[in-house]
Amino acid sequence: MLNKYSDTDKILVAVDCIIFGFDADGLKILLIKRDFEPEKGKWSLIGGFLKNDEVLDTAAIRILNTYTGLNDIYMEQLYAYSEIDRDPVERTISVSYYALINIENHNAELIKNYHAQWFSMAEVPKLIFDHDKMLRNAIRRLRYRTSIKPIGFELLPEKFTMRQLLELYEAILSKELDKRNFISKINSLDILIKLDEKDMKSSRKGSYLYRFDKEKYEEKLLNDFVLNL
Amino acid sequence: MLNKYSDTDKILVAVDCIIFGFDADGLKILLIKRDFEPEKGKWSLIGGFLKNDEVLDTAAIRILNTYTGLNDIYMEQLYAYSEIDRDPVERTISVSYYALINIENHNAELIKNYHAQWFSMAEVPKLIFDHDKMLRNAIRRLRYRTSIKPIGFELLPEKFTMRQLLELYEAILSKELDKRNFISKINSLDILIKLDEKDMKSSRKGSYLYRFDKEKYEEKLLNDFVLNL
DNA sequence: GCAAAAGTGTTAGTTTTACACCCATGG
DNA sequence: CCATGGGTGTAAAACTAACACTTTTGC
Repeated sequence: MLNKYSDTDKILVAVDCIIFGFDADGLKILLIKRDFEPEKGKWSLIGGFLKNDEVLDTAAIRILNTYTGLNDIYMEQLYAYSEIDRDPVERTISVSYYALINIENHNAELIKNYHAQWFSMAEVPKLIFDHDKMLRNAIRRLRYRTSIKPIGFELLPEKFTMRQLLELYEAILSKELDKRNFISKINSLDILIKLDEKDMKSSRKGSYLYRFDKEKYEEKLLNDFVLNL
Repeated sequence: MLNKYSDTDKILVAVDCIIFGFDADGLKILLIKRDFEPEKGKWSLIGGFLKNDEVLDTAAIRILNTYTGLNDIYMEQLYAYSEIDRDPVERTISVSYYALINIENHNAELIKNYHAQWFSMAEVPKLIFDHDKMLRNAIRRLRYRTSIKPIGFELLPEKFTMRQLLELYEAILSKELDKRNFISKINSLDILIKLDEKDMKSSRKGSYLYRFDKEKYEEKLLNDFVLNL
């Protein structure tokens, strides 16, 4: 082993996850009620500390898994926050990640054990530390990502209707989209498979279910494309 | 002061800067010859360690200033790299920043003292650690940023010709652009002021110099816009 | 007078947007 | 039979991409 760097400060490194989910009520995020001081009882993003023998991506996955039981989730690193007093206990820098999950798939019990709860975007409470800022930036990134990768699908169940997909995009972008234009754009991407099955819950007529074509989807992920909604 | 977090690992945090410059020979980056082990004598991004009482942005500015004498530079945080063995001396995570500077403005002596050197993009040597990856990602981000903010101007002298601007964009995007289409797009942004002055160095006829209109430029920075080149 | 870079518009093709009616079904 | 959401196409407008000739002036 080579000589260590001397005269350099070591710092606590945290990871905070902005976990987006989607269901019939729209876009949500998963928050946790902090059960230790300071700020005990306040709402917080789901986070933890980076271990010395751990890569950031792995830490983010570990933390997400601890609170939701989920693996194999779309996650992306966002930004490192480093204000001196952002955590009043001790100088800590925090790297934010966001994850997209299908609410129906998560382990509801795990979430309950940890006093975690889904909040609609409109009802998000004030968060501890600089977590509000982290969330705002995550939404911005999610909007941007949505326009260049069809990641929105990560938030939907395997089979979904066009209406669900439309509403997901409307929720992410928080603007109304034209139904016909949306459908023809999505179809032009050629990443959906229309099933022979209908969802009869939403209307008397029933609406076709789709799933996405993983192979074609992967291709699109490679070749930067732009989905202009 | 509240109780410290116990049982958590503290880690060295570094900042590495990808410093882009532009001159008549095209787009360049500033590298430094490492004068300590390991990898002594190899080329490296300009970097340093984050201090305990310092914010990442400030550290990036400090490091840039140390090696170039420059202040007041466009910088943007990019990504946190955290592979366990990325630095063989000691476990270190590094947050990358990129900066855009006008080569003519920098303090050439400072750069020489530190054995720093500008490299054309085509001639960048192999870099230490994971700095190659950092550079690749920075170029990608620069391309993207260029398309949504007119940051390219940061790389030019205060007064510049349309040709210089065109060549800058060509260098960043590494593709040829149509002169007429480019000029009309830039003009449609309405952020340039055409001066009464001509640059006579480039041709017998001389070409008009422009500077950009700071106020209108700031507006554009606020309202997300897209420059499709 | 000629070489070298500057400057300037038009057209065809493509993409985006706006917009409204009929369909199928369960109750 | 009717209320509800599902499904479908077209036309105008905006934008993008391709393309070539004239101007100026120092040598």
